[in-house]
Amino acid sequence: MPPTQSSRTSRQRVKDGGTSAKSPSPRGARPSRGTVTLSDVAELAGVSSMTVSRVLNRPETVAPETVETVRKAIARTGYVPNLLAGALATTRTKLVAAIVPTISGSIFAACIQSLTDRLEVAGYQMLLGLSGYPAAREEGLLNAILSRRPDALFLTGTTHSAQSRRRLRGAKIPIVETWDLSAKPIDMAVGFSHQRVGRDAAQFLFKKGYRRFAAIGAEDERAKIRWKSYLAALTELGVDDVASITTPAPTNLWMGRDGLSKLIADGFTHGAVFCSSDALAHGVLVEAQARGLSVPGDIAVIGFGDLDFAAFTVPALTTVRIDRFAVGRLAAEAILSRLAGEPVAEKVIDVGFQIIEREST
Amino acid sequence: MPPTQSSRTSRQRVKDGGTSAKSPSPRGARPSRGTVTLSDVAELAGVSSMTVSRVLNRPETVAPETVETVRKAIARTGYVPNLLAGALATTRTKLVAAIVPTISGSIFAACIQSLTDRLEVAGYQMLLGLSGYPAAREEGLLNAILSRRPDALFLTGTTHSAQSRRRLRGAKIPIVETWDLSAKPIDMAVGFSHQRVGRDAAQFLFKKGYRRFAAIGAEDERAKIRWKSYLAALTELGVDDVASITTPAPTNLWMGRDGLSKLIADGFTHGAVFCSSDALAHGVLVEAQARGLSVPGDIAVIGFGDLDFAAFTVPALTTVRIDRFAVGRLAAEAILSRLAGEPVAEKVIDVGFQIIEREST
DNA sequence: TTGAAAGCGATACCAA
DNA sequence: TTGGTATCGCTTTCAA
Repeated sequence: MPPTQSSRTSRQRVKDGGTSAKSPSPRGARPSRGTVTLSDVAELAGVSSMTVSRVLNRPETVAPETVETVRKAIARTGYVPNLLAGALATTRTKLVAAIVPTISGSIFAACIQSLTDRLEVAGYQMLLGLSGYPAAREEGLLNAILSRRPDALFLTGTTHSAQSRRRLRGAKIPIVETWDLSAKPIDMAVGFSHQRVGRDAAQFLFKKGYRRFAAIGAEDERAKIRWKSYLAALTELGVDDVASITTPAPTNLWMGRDGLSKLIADGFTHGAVFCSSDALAHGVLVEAQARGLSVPGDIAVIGFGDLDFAAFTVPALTTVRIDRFAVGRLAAEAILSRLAGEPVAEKVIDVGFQIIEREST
Repeated sequence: MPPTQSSRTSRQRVKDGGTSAKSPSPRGARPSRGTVTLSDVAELAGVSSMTVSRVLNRPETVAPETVETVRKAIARTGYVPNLLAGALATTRTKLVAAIVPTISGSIFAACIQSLTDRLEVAGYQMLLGLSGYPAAREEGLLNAILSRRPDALFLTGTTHSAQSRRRLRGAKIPIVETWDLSAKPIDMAVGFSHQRVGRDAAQFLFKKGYRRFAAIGAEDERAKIRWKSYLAALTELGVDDVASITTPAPTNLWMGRDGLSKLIADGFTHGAVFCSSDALAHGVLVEAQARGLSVPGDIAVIGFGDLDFAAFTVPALTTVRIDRFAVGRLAAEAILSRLAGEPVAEKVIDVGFQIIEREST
C-alpha cells in the first residue's frame, strides 16, 4: 500500500518553507481526513505545489525531468485531485447538469445517453436531476443543482416558473431546452414542434383517405399540444365530429384499451385513431384485436414516440419517430461550442420527426 | 430585477469591518464574476457572513428577527449558495455518484430512477457516469468521479481492475456494488446470483418435461455466468448434447433470429431454448413464428430481464424477472444509513428473481 | 446570539 | 522554469 497517511508524519525532507500548518492550529476548520493533497505530493517530490498543479494541467510548461519526478510522486501517493477546490478557484466545474422528468421510461434515457457520451469525451461529467412528471420538483431541484455551479444546463421542456426562469437567466451559463420548440428559449433549444406533429398526423391520415377520426390524448403538457393541434388541423380539413378522449399521464397500454372501448361505446366503430403516445396506441391495437376488429382495415392507429417495442412488435402501428439520440447529441454540441467560446450557429435547432408507416404483416 | 451587481458598488452601510477586499487586489485569483456571495447578503442584512451561514444551515441558533432580516436579504439578492465552497470546507458534497454501463437500454434506468428518487428526498444529488459496455472507460471515469469527492458510490457489477479497487478502497466512502452477488463486495452489495438464474432456469425447463435443450448467450460478463450455469445444471441433470450459440453484447432481436436459424440449421427443431436476454428470446420467438413453428409447442423460450415490452407484447415468452427498482431502492437505503452513521444490517442483499411463465395468449 | 480568524485544496498572477 | 502569495466562498472553532 502506498504511504498515504504515514507520509504526513514521517517526512524525509523537512523543507518546511511553505504555509503547511505544522503545529495543530488552535482554531479553524478541522484538519482534512488523511486525504492526499497537492502539497503532500509536492513535498514528496521536493517541489512546490504550484509545480505539481502545472504537471497536472499544463505539463508542457514544466521541465521534463521535473514532470517525471512529480508523476512518480503522484503515483506513489495515489493522489486524487480535488475538483471541488479546483472548481472553486477557477469557477469552472466541468459539470453539465441535466433535468429530465424521469429516466426509467426510456424516452429521455436515450437523450441522456447521447448527451453524456458526447460530453464525456470533452471531459465533462453529468449531474442528473429527475424532476418527476408534473415537474413538481423542478423549482427546488434547480436550486440544488445551481448550487453546484454546473458549467451548462440541459432542460426538458420550456415551461418553467417565473422564479425558475429568473434563476436560470441569473446563472449566466449555456442552457439548452429540449424536446419542444414552441416557446422562445431562455438560451438555446433543441427539439421539434409538437404542434406540427399533430397537424401532420391529421393531414397524413386524411390523405390516406380516412374520413372518420378519433383521438385519445394524455393530459400531459406536450401531449396536449399534439392532440389539440391534430383536432385543429382536422377542423381545418372540414372534419368536425371527432370523438376525443383524454387520459391522465403517464400513459400505459391499459388506458389505450379503455380508450378504444369508450370510443366504441360512443359509436366509433371504424376510422382513424390518433393517440398521443405509443403506449396508448398499443393499447388500442390490443383492444381492437380482442374485439375482432381489423387493423388498419376497421381501425387505423397512429401513435407517437416510436418506442423500441413498437418497432419490433407492433407492425400495424404507424407512429411518429423522434430521433432521441440526436436531441442529446445536438444539445451536447451546442453546449460544447458555447463553452468553447465559439458562437453557436443556430439558437434553435429543429430535429424534426418522421411518420413511420407500418401497415403490412 | 434585484440589485445584484449594483449592490456591490453602491453600499448604504459602510460597515467595512470585514475582510472584504475593497481595493482591487494586485494579484491572486481574479475577482468572481458578479456572483452574489454570502458576504454580499451579510452586508445587505447588516450582519456577519457567519450569521447568514447559520440562517441557511441551522436557523434555530439565530434570533428570529435576525433570521427574518437575513431571509429578506437572501431573497432580494437572489443568492444561490455555492456548494463547491461548502463542500470544500466540510468535506461532504451531498453527492452520490453512480456508474452504469448504459442508461438507454432501460435495464439500469430503473435502478437509477429509484436510487435518485430515494436519495433526493434525503438531499443528495446524483452524479451519473456511463462506462460503456465492456466497462472500457471505468478506470478513467472512476478517477474523474472520485475527483468530485462524492459521499457515496453506486457501481454496476463486481469486476473492477486492481487499480480501481485500490482507488475505491482509498476513497473511504460507502460503496454499493449492484447487479451481481458472486464476488466478495468491496463494501456492500445489492443484487442477485446470476449463477442461480441459469441453474433455476434449467431446472424449471426440465421439470416442465423438456428433454432437448439449446442456449443462445451473449458474451457479456454476467450473461456468460447465466448461460454457463444453465449448461452446467443441465449436465448435472444428465443432459449432455446442448446446442449452444454465442453472440456479442449488447444483444438485439436480430441476433435472436439469427441464433435460432443457426440452431435449426444444426438440427435443433424442437425443445427449449435458453436466451441470456429478453431481446434474444424475443428474436427467437419472431423467427419461430416466421418459420411456422409453434411456441411453446415446438420451441419453448425462456429469456432474461422481463423488459417492459415483453410483459405486454410477448405472451409466449417466459422470462426471469429482477425487480430493478428494488435494486436502486435498497442500494439507496444502504447508502443512506451508512451516511447517517447507522450500522448496515446486511452487507450483502439478495433481491432474488422470479421466473415469470407466460404460455397462454 | 453573534463575530473574527483560520482553514478546506486548489489556481492565477507576478516575481525571481 | 519555478515559487510565493492571495484569493475562490464557505464552515469550524473559539471568544465575546
